[in-house]
Amino acid sequence: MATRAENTRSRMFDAALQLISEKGFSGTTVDEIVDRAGVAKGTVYYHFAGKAELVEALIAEQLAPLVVHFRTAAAGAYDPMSRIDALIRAELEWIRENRAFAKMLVTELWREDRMWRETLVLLRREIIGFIRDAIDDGVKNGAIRSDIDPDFAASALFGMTVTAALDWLVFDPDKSLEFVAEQVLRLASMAVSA
Amino acid sequence: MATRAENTRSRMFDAALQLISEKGFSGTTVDEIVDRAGVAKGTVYYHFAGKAELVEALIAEQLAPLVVHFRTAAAGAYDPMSRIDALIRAELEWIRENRAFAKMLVTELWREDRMWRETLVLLRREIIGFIRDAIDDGVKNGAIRSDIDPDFAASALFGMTVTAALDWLVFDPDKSLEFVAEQVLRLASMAVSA
Amino acid sequence: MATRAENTRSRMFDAALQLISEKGFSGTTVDEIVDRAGVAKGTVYYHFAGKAELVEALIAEQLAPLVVHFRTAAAGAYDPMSRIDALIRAELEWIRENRAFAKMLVTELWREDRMWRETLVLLRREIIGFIRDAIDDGVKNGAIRSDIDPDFAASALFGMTVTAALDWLVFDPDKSLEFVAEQVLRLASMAVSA
Amino acid sequence: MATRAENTRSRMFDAALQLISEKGFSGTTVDEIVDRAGVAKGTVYYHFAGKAELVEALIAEQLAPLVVHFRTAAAGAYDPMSRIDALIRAELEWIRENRAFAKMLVTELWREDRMWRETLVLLRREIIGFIRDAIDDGVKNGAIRSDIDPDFAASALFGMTVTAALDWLVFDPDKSLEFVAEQVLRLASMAVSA
DNA sequence: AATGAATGAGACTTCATTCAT
DNA sequence: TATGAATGAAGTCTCATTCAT
Repeated sequence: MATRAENTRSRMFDAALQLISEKGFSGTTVDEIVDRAGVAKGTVYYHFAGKAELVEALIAEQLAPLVVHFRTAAAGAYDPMSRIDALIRAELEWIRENRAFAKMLVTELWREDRMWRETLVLLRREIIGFIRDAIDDGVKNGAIRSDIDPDFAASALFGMTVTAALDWLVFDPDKSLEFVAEQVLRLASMAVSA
Repeated sequence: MATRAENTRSRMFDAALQLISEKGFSGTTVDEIVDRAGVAKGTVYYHFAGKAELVEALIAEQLAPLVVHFRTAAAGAYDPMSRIDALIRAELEWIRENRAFAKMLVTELWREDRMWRETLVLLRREIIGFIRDAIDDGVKNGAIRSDIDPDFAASALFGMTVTAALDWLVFDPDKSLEFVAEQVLRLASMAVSA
Repeated sequence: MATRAENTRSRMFDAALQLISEKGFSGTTVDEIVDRAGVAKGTVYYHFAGKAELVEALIAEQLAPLVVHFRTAAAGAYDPMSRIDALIRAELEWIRENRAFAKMLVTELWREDRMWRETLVLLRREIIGFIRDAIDDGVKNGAIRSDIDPDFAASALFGMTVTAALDWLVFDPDKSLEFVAEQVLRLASMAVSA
Repeated sequence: MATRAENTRSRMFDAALQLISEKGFSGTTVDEIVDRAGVAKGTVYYHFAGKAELVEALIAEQLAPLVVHFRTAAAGAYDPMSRIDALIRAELEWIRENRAFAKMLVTELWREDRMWRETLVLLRREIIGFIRDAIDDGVKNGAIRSDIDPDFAASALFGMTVTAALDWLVFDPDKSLEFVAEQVLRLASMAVSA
């Protein structure tokens, strides 16, 4: 049951996420957020200590399900290659469903002066960790070539997928997920397979 | 001969680039720029219409040599696979030498409300075009598999290289360019070769 | 009931009017306005889009009663000559009571680059229209000579009254309204009577 | 023979006069003046101590001929009524030929914080003095009614003429000087004649 | 005699935050 | 639980003036 307060919070989250993905954190004003959310200005400060804390809470709330999403994907496939396949597919799906959030992560990840920077870096490490584990396993059982650095390769595959997905959504949104997934997976599997 | 005005301009460019790569465009104030450049506040407005136009000019001036850099790399190798190799190496080198500018490009490319957005998108398209041409040639002479979309693959390889390079510079700056280049090229060439 | 916001608005209006009548629009700073109004700087921008819009609203709000004032004066006298008399008297009274506003109107009316210029021109036309109508009626019933252009004469009488009134208030404020009115009316009535 | 320096000065005078008549003294920038005059910014400060002094010199240079113009008109007619006639005609002619300057005088005359205010007030007094002297003479010889205050009447006639002339030039520039002069003179002479 | 790059005080405006209701 | 008027520090930008050439 969504209480009145929960509804208000989520309206502010939606508005902030949308705006920040378009104009960045500094480029988005509290006035714009409350306008779009349809609440009064004071309401932000009733619920949060400030603008930064609103975004912090927003990130925290969206991140928990993201990690679960990846964990589930990784758990669903035992074979290393199909696990990589599943993880990349999970990444693409999540980006498609959380386009604004994904854009925000990309533009805010490199900023060194944000209070949530640590959180984002840890998140990235955790997700890349899933891929690296799969690569490790693949190297062990001979499915994956051993002349690549697993950590490096995991981060590169993750980055390739993120940029391909954003390119897709921003510049070529008519392509299907199937096409994009197929292309990315083809490149990724060939890149690492023994 | 560097005139006084040209010298002043370039001092402001350097300061702005450095600061914006650290704190973003909105997060950087004109006061900070002029402090670091060692000029008076009015000087920015004597040379440019405003803060945004300063950055616009900065981007326009830095971009010309970048395209030349890629064109040269592409022209130096006839064989498709070595051309891809040369282009990725050129990308890595350029990012290493222009780290601040590269960070700025990544964080500003996805921003929809910037006057220089168009310029950046065109630049990206031009650079990816070099890679795509090489892939096209490779497909024709059989060196590259024909079941990938050349445009998509070019964009994915470019993105993989950018994120790998930034990861390297931000999280692991002690690695050598040689190691990084070798790893990226290994992944890239396997990803596309027939 | 005067709400808090209305009270704040009118404090800013009073301060702006006083200052602008002394130093002109460009010569008056927002800092001076808020100082005299006893509000914070941001308050101007909470209520208005900017300094110019504050003045625009001020003019719009003060102008409505002015037109009513003239309309009432015109309606109070049926005979054309006494209607002209009443209108000129109304003009003098209003200028005496709204000296600051009158000075502002005179110095801003001829300015071609103000957003409220149109408004002022329309106002002037409306007020002169009252006088012209009285002259028209006087010409018809023979009380006023027919060899003058009614529109021209109305504008001339209006202008004569304004300058005489400002001369009075600025250079000779000790004279009584009665003396000034008597002198102006004597000149005006002789100027037009048959 | 106009020296180079004199030519430069007059170019700056023309530009300043034009701009100030449109936008006022504070509303006109030195940049705009030098742009329109086609000289470099420093040139203003080579010739004058500052922006205000430029205008001061401009006023001083234009005012000498103006007083001569009125003196000549007054001297050309011995009869009081025709002297008033000649003075008003002189006023209209001068305004027509020096429209920008006239507008500037009107908008700057009431400003209490200008260094040239004193000069303008004295000028106004001098010109009105010519008219008042004529009225005095007319009262003495019985041509002009004695129940009006000569000073007041002179100032009122002067003001009527200025506003009628500006109305003419700004709102109805197609009318001929002849028509305007005829109308104004008709009103003025009737207003004061015995 | 003239130039134009550079200055810096001060203008207008923005915006995260506070607080009485 | 929510509001919105008010705040003021900090931002962007303007502009008269200076000065080396």
